[in-house]
Parts: sequence; structure tokens; C-alpha cells
Amino acid sequence: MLPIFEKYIKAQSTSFTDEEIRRIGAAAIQRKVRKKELLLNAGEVCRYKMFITKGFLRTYRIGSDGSEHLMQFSPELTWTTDGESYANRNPSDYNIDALEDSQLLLWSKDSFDALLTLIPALKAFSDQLISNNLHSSRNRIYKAISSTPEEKYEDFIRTYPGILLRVPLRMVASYLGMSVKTLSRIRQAQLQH
Amino acid sequence: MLPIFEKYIKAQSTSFTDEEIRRIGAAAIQRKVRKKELLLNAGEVCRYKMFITKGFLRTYRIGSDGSEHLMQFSPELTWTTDGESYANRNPSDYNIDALEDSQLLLWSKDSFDALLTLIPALKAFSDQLISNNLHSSRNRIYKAISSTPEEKYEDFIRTYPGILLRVPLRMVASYLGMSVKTLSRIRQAQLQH
DNA sequence: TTGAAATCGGGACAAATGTCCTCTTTCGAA
DNA sequence: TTCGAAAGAGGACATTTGTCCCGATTTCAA
Repeated sequence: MLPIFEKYIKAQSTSFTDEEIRRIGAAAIQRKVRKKELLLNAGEVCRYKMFITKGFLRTYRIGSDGSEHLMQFSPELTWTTDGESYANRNPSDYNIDALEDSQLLLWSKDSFDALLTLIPALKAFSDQLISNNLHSSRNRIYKAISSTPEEKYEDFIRTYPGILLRVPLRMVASYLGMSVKTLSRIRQAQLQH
Repeated sequence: MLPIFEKYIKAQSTSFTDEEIRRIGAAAIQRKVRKKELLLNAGEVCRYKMFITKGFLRTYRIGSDGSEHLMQFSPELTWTTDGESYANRNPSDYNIDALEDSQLLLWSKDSFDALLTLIPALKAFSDQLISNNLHSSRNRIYKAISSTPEEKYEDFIRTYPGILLRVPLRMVASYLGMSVKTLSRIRQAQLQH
């Protein structure tokens, strides 16, 4: 798993020395999970920042009526955590589980914080990830309040090509905030062309 | 304006020395704007971080069909900018204008960046603001994909009491991603209780 | 002060969306 | 392999939501 992570880091930023990359990787816990395995249970504190070297995770929340609402897809070579719970050691509102057998690197807050002070380039990289995250969250809000279901679906397949092939439609519908029925109607209408 | 800002900063964080607060304030440009005045025009680069000492701003985006979509309300004692445009000096997709006569403090990226390196407490404070922003954005996404219009409205008046009294209903409807008609129906139904 | 524009509620109607159901196919665990 | 569960399409129907009107009131700028 570490070679995958190292290759990813080098592709993302040229600011790291090889020694720094080695230290970051050395601080990680390696973990393999099977499909459907739970990595974070709502109510628990999210103790780790996670990097997915292989596989596919999702982050979702259970509504008061018991329904699942999918907040995030996390394919390989992306990061995930509940930042709020991780930073403040609060119980999380979210669940994270594996949609496919996956391989992960985990950093506890203590060890990651130590790396951040030790390696300024990591702090800059982490800030950049947060900034990107904020930007894409704003875009998602904009689409959620401004687009029709058709537009949301088209935007989804444009922005995340490939995800559609890996997850059930009901998860895409949940992510987009519409019923499976609406999504399947849209797809049916598009077959007419 | 500066005394208001200084009082705000002291209330938010005890990590600043008086001298640091003075320097931060000294780097700001003071600006007064009249209601309806435009502070950022879509297509322009957002050159400033803004702090509202008095008044009320909004951030919105114009859809391809010409409709306004309200992304953010910014009352007094809050910050606003288009972070994406500000950080990368890209043309912005957003407009920012004044909903009331307002008084602002503006920092250009160059002068704010200088402050960030000079004053570590400011970097920590700024990181905290971004973290809060990301957290509330996630919550807004969750509500957008999981709540009925009624729930969105009730959550809005719970989360932002007071805003409803200061802005036209159509802006609240736009912020929540529903038509004015739907919002007015919900309000009508609530009068029955 | 006055006239134009904006706000907001309401009615009527059409369109979109959700729920509930069935049926078929696929998937997954024993 | 086999059996039960999940996925996904589709029909029927009710509900919700949006659009297009109108009219009364308020707001704003000349």
C-alpha cells in the first residue's frame, strides 16, 4: 500500500523530500477491510484520517426516519474522515463503510498532528486539500439548490464518470437528493435519444 | 469600524496580543457601501477578504437561465469572500452585494498573506474559520439532500433567527432551493397552529 | 409627495415527484 | 450450487411543487 501512497504524494506535490514521504508513510496504520465493513459508526469519535489506496468507501448519514443519505463517495487515491469529529473528538453523525474490499492507510490525530508540525509541506498540502474540499462542497450546494434532477444527474456523470458503474443506482439517487424512481425515470428518458 | 473588529477578535480568540490586533486592523481598507452596491461582479477576480462590521451582504450566483441563487447571507460580524477566486486569482462565478447600507474592512491577498506569516495566531484563527465553514457547508448539503421543504424552512429559522426579518422571502426561498410559492405555502400552513 | 416597482398572498392548472406495488434479473451468502 | 435478498424497471395513483395569473400593500426613488 505504501508505494501507492508515495506515488500519489509525489504526483500531487513536489514539495516533499523522499525522507519526509517515508516518515509520513511510516506513521500510517495499514488496514484491509471487506465489503460492507464499517469504519466509522455514528456516535463514535472518528479517530483517523484515511487514505484509500485501493477500493471504495462511502460516507452516509441516517435520517430521523431511518433513511440513508449519502454524503460522499471515496474511491481509491482519495482521502476521507469526519473532519468535525476528528478535530474536536466529538461523536460523529456519519457512518463510513466499504462498498468494495479496500485497502487503507490510517493516521491518528496525534500522529498526524506531529507530522504537520514536523513537515511544513504537509501542512501546506493538507490546507490545499481542505480548500479543495470547501470549493467542491460549495459547488455541490449550488447544484443542489439550482439544478433540476436531470441537470444533477448529468452533472454527476460528467463530474464522476465511472462511479455510476461501481455503485447501485439508489446510492447515486441518495447522493443527489432524489428518489430512485426519479433517477430511473431520467435514465429511461435518456434512452430515447 | 476598527473598534468593532477589535472587540470581535478578542471575543473569538485570546491568542492575539494587542499589538497583533492593531497590526491586523491597520492593514485593512475601510469601506462604506450603500444598499444594492456591488462588491464583487461575476467574471472579476475577488481581490479581498471582507469583514462586515455593520450591515448585511449576500453572495449569489446567476444560473444559465438568468435566475439568482443565493449562496450566503453575511450579516455584521461575519467574514465573506470567494475563497476560490481570492486564492487563485481566478474570475469568480459569484456576485456579492449589499442588502443594507454596510461598513466593511477589506484585506487584499498580499497584505493578508503577509499578516498570516507574521502572526501565527492569525493563521490558526483563519484555519479555524475555514474549518467551521466546511462543517456548516456539509450540514447544508445534508439538509439539502435529506429534508423536505418544511424541514428546511424550520431549520433555517432555527439556525438563522433574525435573517427572515431583514430580507425578502424570495431570497430565503432562493437560499433554500425552493420556489417562493412553496415557501409561502409552508408559512401559510404554519399559521393554522 | 407621487408614481413605478417590488413584495407577497392566493387561485387555477399543469408538471414533476414520491409512494406503493409487482415482476424480473442479478447478486451474494450459506 | 441454491435459495433468499437486493436491484431496478414499470404502472397507478396521490401529493407536492412550479408556473402563470391577479390584486392589495409596501417600498423606493425621482
